[in-house]
Amino acid sequence: MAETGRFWCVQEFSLADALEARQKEELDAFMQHVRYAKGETIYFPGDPSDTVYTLHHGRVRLDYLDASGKRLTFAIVGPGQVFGETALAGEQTRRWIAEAMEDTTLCIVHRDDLMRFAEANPKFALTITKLIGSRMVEVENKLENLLFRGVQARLANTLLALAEEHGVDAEQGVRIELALTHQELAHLIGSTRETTSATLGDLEDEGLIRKRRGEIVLADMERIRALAEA
Amino acid sequence: MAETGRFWCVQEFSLADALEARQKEELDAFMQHVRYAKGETIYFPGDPSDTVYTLHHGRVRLDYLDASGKRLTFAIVGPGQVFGETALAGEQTRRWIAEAMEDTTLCIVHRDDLMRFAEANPKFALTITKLIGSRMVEVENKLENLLFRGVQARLANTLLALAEEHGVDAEQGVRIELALTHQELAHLIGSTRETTSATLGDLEDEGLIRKRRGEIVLADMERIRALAEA
DNA sequence: TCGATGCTGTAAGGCGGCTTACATTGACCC
DNA sequence: GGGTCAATGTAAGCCGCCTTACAGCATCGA
Repeated sequence: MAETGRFWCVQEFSLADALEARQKEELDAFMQHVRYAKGETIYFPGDPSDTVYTLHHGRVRLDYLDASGKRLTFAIVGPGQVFGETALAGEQTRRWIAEAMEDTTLCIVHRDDLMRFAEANPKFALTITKLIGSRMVEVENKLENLLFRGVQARLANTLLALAEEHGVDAEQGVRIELALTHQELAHLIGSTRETTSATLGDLEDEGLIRKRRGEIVLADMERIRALAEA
Repeated sequence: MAETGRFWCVQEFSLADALEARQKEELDAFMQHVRYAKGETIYFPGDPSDTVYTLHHGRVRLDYLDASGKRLTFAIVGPGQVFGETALAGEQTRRWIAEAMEDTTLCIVHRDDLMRFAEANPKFALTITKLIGSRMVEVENKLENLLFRGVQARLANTLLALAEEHGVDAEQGVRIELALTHQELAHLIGSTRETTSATLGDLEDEGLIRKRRGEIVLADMERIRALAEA
């Protein structure tokens, strides 16, 4: 359980930083380790929002879903990140689906246990607020992109974001180290598989990217950034 | 200053409930009253996010804005409601514009003052978290509507929401007590004035609504609700 | 009362992206 | 190595909504 600190690390800040060592141990007692196989659903829209998760191994996709099966992926959660935290902000039932993209292990904490800590520890409560805030920024970005930009710009935007988080320097460009199908990419930009494939093809023709199965290399960051603005 | 309690009332809960009487008085000392004339801007996107507002009189519109002038109104704030609270969730600069729809008076509190209270008062901190959460729900609703529904459904949805908040029983239906131009409605549903006018016309032809300048009466709630689902 | 101005109605035309429909290609497994 | 299945390439057609363009209408101030 020595890795707890890592579990709670979320981008630029850590939930655990706000806790005293004794409290961290106490919290560990409440945490429950669980495994999910690739493709399994961790929660559905409509499920009660009473748990918070920290990802250990694997990757989890958070999607808005509608009745007809259309979906928008608004976050891909990696090891060390938290999800389900909206349960702490008054959410009664889940609004989106959480799905394991790979075999995954994670820790579950019950909302009430965390709330008890938060009530005793204002700094912790404020950290939760910031966590919710950072999730809100993600949703806001999706909203603005959908509203103000076309498929090309959204795709360029998403590629840049993926490069930011999963990019490694490659020969002449940045390679995205995260195998995504065009379908998954389409869900990320709120479009269809066909349109996404075609648009990727256009970008390749223009020399902005190079691609193979399960691999995309951003060759011309400048022009991709320019596209993302338009 | 006897109305402070009312200032802090936000829908189903109140920020002030989490404070002791003495703290409320102390907070009042930090609050600054300001007036804005109709049409004035309270903050722009890019402004530093270091203040929180409580509305006294009037009405304030919160809009996402893009370079070309397109906009999406995602909330209309009325008396007693709070806005700008994302400053408490780690937001550095404003993401949207806040504009007075009418002559408006409001109270300004500096983020740091509120944060000091929150650090001393976990219950207050958690109330802030819930406030952010309820704002997030609004943004999520807009996102889902834009993504999954067409203009008709979004319009129906918005009319229902307006009726919920500003509706009064009228002869054969619910009248929306909030004069909105078609342009303003268009911004609420993320569409254009022309399309919105036309769609309203369609709804009237179908007998779902009746309308006049600055007035809309929902005549057939059942069928409007059905439309909102599609 | 009469303009001026902003709001509303309406319609034609165009375009972006979704739908539908296949062909092709690669990956994996026997 | 061949068969199977998922992933990808590609194109035609269509549909919803935006754009553009006016014409009628209310409201308010002079």
